[in-house]
Amino acid sequence: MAPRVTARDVARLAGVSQPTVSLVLSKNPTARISAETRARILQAAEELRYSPNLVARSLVRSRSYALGIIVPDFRNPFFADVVSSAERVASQAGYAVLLCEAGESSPARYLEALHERVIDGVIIDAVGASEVDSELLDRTNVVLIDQLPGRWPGVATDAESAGALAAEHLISLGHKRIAFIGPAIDAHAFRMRERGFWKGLSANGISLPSEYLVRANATAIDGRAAMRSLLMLESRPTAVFCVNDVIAIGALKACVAAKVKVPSEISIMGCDDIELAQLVTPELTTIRVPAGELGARAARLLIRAIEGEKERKSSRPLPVSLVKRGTTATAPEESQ
Amino acid sequence: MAPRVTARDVARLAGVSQPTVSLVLSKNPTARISAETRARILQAAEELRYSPNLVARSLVRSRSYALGIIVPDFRNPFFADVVSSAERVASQAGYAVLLCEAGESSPARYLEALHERVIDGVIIDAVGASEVDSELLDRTNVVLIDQLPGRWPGVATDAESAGALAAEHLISLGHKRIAFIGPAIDAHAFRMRERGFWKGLSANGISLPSEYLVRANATAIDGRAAMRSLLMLESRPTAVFCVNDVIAIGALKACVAAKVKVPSEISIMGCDDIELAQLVTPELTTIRVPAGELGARAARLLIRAIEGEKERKSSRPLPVSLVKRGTTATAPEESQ
DNA sequence: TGTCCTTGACAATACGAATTAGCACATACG
DNA sequence: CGTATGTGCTAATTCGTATTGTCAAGGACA
Repeated sequence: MAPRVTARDVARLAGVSQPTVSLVLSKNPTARISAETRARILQAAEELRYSPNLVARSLVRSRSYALGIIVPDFRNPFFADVVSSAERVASQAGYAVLLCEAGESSPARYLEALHERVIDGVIIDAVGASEVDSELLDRTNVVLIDQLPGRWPGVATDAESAGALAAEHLISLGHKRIAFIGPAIDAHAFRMRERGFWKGLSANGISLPSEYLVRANATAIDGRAAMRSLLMLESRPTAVFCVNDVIAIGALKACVAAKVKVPSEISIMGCDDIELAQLVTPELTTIRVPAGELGARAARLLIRAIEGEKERKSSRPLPVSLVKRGTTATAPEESQ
Repeated sequence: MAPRVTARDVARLAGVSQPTVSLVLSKNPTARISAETRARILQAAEELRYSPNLVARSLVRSRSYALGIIVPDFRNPFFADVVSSAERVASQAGYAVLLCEAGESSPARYLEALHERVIDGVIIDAVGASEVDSELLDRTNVVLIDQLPGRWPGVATDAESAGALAAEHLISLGHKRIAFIGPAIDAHAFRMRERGFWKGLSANGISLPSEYLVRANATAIDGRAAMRSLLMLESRPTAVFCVNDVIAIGALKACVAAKVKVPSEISIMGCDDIELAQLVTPELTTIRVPAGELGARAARLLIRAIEGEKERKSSRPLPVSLVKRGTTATAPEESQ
């Protein structure tokens, strides 16, 4: 591998000192450099194809121009969307993005690793982010996604409304026997969706008997298993709300396999509106949650905080909306 | 933000010099340090919660313990899988992963940025990686995924066989009028799939008339549009092979919308075997391509190269296999 | 007692850029 | 002619760690 071209090499070629090169190329506005010298340096840099060593710059400035992003599972389309949007914003602003996939374990390990790398900030959309030792969070810029509101700025979706909208939609279709496939893990947004759903039901005098509450991990496989157990109940629900789309699609799959007609025999709703929701048959009725927007906002908020703009508060939760498609319909006639 | 704890702070507390701390904590095996001093330093480090500044270490070692990974689009489940597996391998080996989404444009821009960061190596699974100015590739460790074989080590899938398997499967079911929804972009793996498919057809005396060759971008939306145009032909194909699953799922969607029965009226095949392939109805018949394995191998190969093991050659292509599911069936009786 | 090892630590320096203070030189002014 | 005022650049230093060479102390040995 060819040895790196350094600012000193450029200086030598241009017949100036290294600091002068640095002054010209790092665009320090207070620098007083003659047009002629500047031109000579720029040409030398061009000629040698010089590019600055960001590691050296990071060391002296204590900044890495890099962000971390911690998500539970990158293969979940929702998070892929968050990350993708965040990456776009970050990279346009000149920041690199370090990807961390925490699974369902605590992001603490990754926070430690990111700190060693003198990261400028970190976006955390991972289970249990708000339970992390606050020392870890206080020593860098942090933006939390969909976490319990706390001392740190965050962006969130209106998860409680998401649950409420789902409940209202199913109720408005005349359903009474409504089940919920909820989260197996203790993620804040999931908890809020659950709460909103529960409130929506009880506001309309509908209860959620314990056999109608099933928990599943956020995968299609687990969603399918959960739905199977619901289908085996003596008194089947006529509608099911799943805490996210991936689970809902698994649930839909279970119904298809069991030859239970969706939506005529049973209505299914998800939450997220991942792209896939439109690709299954029938298309999934769901609550749209703007994942991309979430990632982009988090990145913008973080970058503003890094670049010194007075610590901006978390903005209000992003609105969610009902997307009515083909998996919900009016409750079957009477199916005692 | 609290000031960083440095090795010097640890040294002060332990009553030794900074280099001694460095010798102990960076585990240089040639160092001769008394057990007692070592213990004192370790305790001081613990007490101050010291963690080394990797930026400083990178500067002196000219290594960042970080890898880049460049993919076209990580919202595509195939690439999400590649990235996720690569990240797991890298992070277990102590490397951070810088994520780069290049779209369909050249990875050159990202290569430049990664070089400035003194990256240890980069995995490239992006369109046109092998056309990049070789200077850019030569100045760091590179592993290419699914690219034209060349001067750089790479990992690949047996894309030509993938196409051939698809052709054989459809032919074995008695199909004669077989269409292909091919790639709109010039990615090497896609080209090989196309070639294999074409060879498979012609080996069996079947030709691919130009109206049966449609091109689409690698999204479901475009796949749907492509299939719509096929459905409007006077002489419809009885089977369609799509260059990847995402397109195939869009194509399936188009058939469902047009009330064309799959697989009885038309068979559809994809390629990749993304998780989603099992979640659509009917389940997608496809060619399984081990995306996760691809990412993991690339990461391992790269890390070995970085850590000095004699430059290992690219391994042979990963095998692919037919996964028969519900979207293919014997050709309809005779549908002149 | 003096020489030779060995052990254990440290001083000095490098890595590549950024930054601060200050030095020459030129120009302007009284 | 001597003093102020800029201008344009450089010398010196810093960031935090790694690494090389060196040096002092202590023991072994003749």
